[in-house]
Amino acid sequence: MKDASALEFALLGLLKQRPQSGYDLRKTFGTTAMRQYSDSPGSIYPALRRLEAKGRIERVGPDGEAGAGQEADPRRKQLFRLTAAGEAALLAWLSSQVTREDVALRLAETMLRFAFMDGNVPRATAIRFLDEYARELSGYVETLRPQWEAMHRSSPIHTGVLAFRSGIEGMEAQLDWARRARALLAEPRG
Amino acid sequence: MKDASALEFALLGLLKQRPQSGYDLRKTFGTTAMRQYSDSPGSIYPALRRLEAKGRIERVGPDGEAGAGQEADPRRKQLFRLTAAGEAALLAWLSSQVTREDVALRLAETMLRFAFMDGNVPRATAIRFLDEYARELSGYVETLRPQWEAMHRSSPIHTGVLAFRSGIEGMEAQLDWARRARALLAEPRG
DNA sequence: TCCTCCATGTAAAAGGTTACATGATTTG
DNA sequence: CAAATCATGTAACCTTTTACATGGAGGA
Repeated sequence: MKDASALEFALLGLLKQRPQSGYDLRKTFGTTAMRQYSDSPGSIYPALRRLEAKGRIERVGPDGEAGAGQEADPRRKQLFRLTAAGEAALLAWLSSQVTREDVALRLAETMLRFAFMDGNVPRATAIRFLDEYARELSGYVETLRPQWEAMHRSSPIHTGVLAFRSGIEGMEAQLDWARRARALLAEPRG
Repeated sequence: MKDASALEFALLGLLKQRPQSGYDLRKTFGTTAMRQYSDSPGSIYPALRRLEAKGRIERVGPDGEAGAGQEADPRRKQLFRLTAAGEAALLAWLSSQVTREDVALRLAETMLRFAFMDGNVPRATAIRFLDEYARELSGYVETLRPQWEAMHRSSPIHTGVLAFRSGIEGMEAQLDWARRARALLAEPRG
């Protein structure tokens, strides 16, 4: 059983940057490149409550303090921030290995993990991520290539073969990116 | 409300190629490049029943005929095939326009649609797909590029910027692929 | 005989989508 | 003042995931 859904990790990553309300988070999902996550209240508010129940985030009053005795009027901006356990969960996620499954069917989520590394894990971890990412992508592409060649021999320009090719080229582009990104990160004066 | 889930369309596409059992379909999902779809019985058998309830597929006896009066022993290979309504639904899906959402958050599913076109829609439809695919990708990338430039100016080699770049480069690779694929399909002696 | 694979299913739980509901505040 | 936006939530529904269950067939 999974530790948390992709959405929950995305919320942890955003809340690590700064305490925010559910509404702020929804706006981020709706207006930025994180469109992959729904900005519907029916997904975000329940996810926040799950994270709260797991002890990974906590509510802070609108004015920035979690003081007792100040039950601010409901329906006014309710901020959340990470707890220590939440930070630990985020770090564990950021530091986890890149698997074949990650590159084969969760590329966007895996990239989000990389995006959240800044300021949260040492640069060496980001470099290791890129190495693993390239290794898994490369291994996966090598399993696909012979399949593509067999298809291509039997019917070179049919849409099935072309679609297959598109997937392979997408991964090659990622491989290329990963190598350049690694070089940038490894630069002494990065 | 959607017409059918992505899994249901994938099943229609596979069953169009030839009548198959649930088990056959599971093997396809588990062993080929269609790994994006789960091969768990808990997803496929219910999906088949949903399609049957919608009148898009029907059962045929193990020996190939749907004759009445031959209640073959249960627990023996049960084949499904498309009905006329099922073919119509598949064709409608294959012929539908490529939207911004399709390229922004459902690339794999959109490619699958293209892959299933062979033998089911005229070549002109596949070419139109590629034109729309390129148009939407290109439009989407143009909205992302200024965001990337702003990020890049403030912190050129941090992981967030690099991850953003990876998404852009992935789409550029798809654009490139789409143009080459279109040229191949449009060739007189394709 | 035992184990693996074939083949089909069900049950429970989790998660996300869509739609609805409510009220405050800001903007025109 | 009206409308849009801020802000939080609930309810119903659908799909998927995970786990369990069953029994036949074929090979070691």
